[in-house]
Amino acid sequence: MENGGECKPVSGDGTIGKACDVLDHVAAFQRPVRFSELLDSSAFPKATLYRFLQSLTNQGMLSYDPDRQTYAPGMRLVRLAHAAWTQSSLAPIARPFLDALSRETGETVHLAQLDSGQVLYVDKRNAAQPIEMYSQAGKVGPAYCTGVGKAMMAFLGEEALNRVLSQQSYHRFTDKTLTSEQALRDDLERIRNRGFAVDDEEHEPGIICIACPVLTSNSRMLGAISVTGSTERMDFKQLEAWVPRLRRVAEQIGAEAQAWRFPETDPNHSNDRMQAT
Amino acid sequence: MENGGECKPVSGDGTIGKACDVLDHVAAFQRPVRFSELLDSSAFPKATLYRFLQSLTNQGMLSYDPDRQTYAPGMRLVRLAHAAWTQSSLAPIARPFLDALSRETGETVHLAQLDSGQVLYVDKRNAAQPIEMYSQAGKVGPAYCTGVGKAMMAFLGEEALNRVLSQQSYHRFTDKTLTSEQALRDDLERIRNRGFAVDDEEHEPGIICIACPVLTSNSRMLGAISVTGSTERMDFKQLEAWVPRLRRVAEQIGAEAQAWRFPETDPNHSNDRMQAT
DNA sequence: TGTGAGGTTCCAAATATTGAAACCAAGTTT
DNA sequence: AAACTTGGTTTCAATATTTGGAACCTCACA
Repeated sequence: MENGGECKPVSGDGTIGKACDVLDHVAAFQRPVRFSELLDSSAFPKATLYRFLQSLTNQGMLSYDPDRQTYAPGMRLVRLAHAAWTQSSLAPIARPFLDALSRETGETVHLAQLDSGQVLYVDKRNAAQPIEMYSQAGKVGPAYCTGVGKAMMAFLGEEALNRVLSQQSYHRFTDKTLTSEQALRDDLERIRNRGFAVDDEEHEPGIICIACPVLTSNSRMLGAISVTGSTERMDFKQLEAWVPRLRRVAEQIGAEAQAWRFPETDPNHSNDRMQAT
Repeated sequence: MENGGECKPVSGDGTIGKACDVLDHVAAFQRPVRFSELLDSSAFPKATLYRFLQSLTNQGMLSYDPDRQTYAPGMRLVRLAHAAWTQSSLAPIARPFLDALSRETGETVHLAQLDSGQVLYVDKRNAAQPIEMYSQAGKVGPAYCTGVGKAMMAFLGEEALNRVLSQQSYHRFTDKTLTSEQALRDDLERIRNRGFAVDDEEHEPGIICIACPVLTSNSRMLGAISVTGSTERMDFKQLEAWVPRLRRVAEQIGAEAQAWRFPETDPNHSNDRMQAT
């Protein structure tokens, strides 16, 4: 893990895009940062960056520590994220299924979604200890070398896939990591055929995993779930025994999500009232 | 719980402030919303709102469901919130203390911070069941009628307090709710003297709680912790027996936070490298 | 085919953003 | 103590963006 700095020149979307860039930029340092540190790794000129930080701080999107003169992501984000997690993540729907899967397998279970080319873990069950909060949910990881990442990419539409592929870094984590777009594309093809992905120590040595995509009935990719094991305690044969179960759970979650998100299978029946009014 | 709409005319901070307003506005509906629903409750004209939604969606701050044509808070917020929670909340520091407190008391324990006049719960221990994830952290509540809220307000500086007081709604939740600024100010005075706050069924009938502020040594208010009980199982006498313990934990958290946030008690000793570089 | 509601796009006027440079405050060096 | 740094904040005119009324789609429905 190197420096958190580095500015993403990509933005667009005018002021809003730039503001989001700044937000990411601050978050990328995994600690409170000084203005000058941000400036060094930013594309924005001094005054501009300064004003962005001001505005974002005013808005509570960043928090400023006057004693240390540092900026960090602000608490307003936590509040907003709560809404995001509740409303537009699969977590609330998937929760009972993850519980069951975790109980049955006794292994670590992940639920992930795709966010700007990265895997975003939205929920997790850890074999031994109870849930760790945000320390897990909200965490991001690479897509090209994780089970959930590949499972999701494999079921992306053409243009979305290209976009995501272009966002991968292909850093070699282990000697099994796929480090070229072509190698990855080949694997995605296999995954598409088999219906599930494997991570054979591609991200961390000793860590293997199987993953299935969560799809709607019209094949829109919503996320993925995975069961992870360590090579010390098990081999792929044992892990793959869970594939049918995993797949079924993924389908159930997909169906639930579908039902929840599109209650109007029947074109009559207005469903504009859910809990409001 | 009424309609989630209602536009906050307050914003400032130019485009960034407006964008944040839109974000809040979407989050306020506690469900995915249609464009027109937002428009109805928004101060922005059609075209303007439309472009904000577009940009925010592009940026992943909102997510758009093309099938239902609805907007909801986006996953990028979850990623950013993870950073916020890790870096600028008290939760990572307070965790072991909350664990201990929860174990000892056997009651529900909260850790909260203040966010734009509201109580934001950043962590929680529930007596019986294990931690519920975002469903708790990130949740907000009123400040004027909760233990943690009052404990925090009581130790705010003059101007900050005025700002926060002006943001309270003074809705009467129970017949014990303090519903005027003056009544609240009086209570805050008492709290300041005693060093802890009580919530005597002011928010929910049957729910009582004690709360202590978390302060730095130079009296900057960082947050508050509380122990909650129900009148069915205990009375105030029993609950208040925990005050000394609660206060000590609050002090410990404050001290830890202090140490963590201001490692340079000694003016020499540059600590600019923590993990970066 | 007509009508209306919900969304999307145009375009000139109004406004906010921009960033070089000046400025200020502290701390360092000579 | 004066002259330099370094880090942060403010100014101000040029410029790019945002703005929002209105026109325009598109699709469901009468």
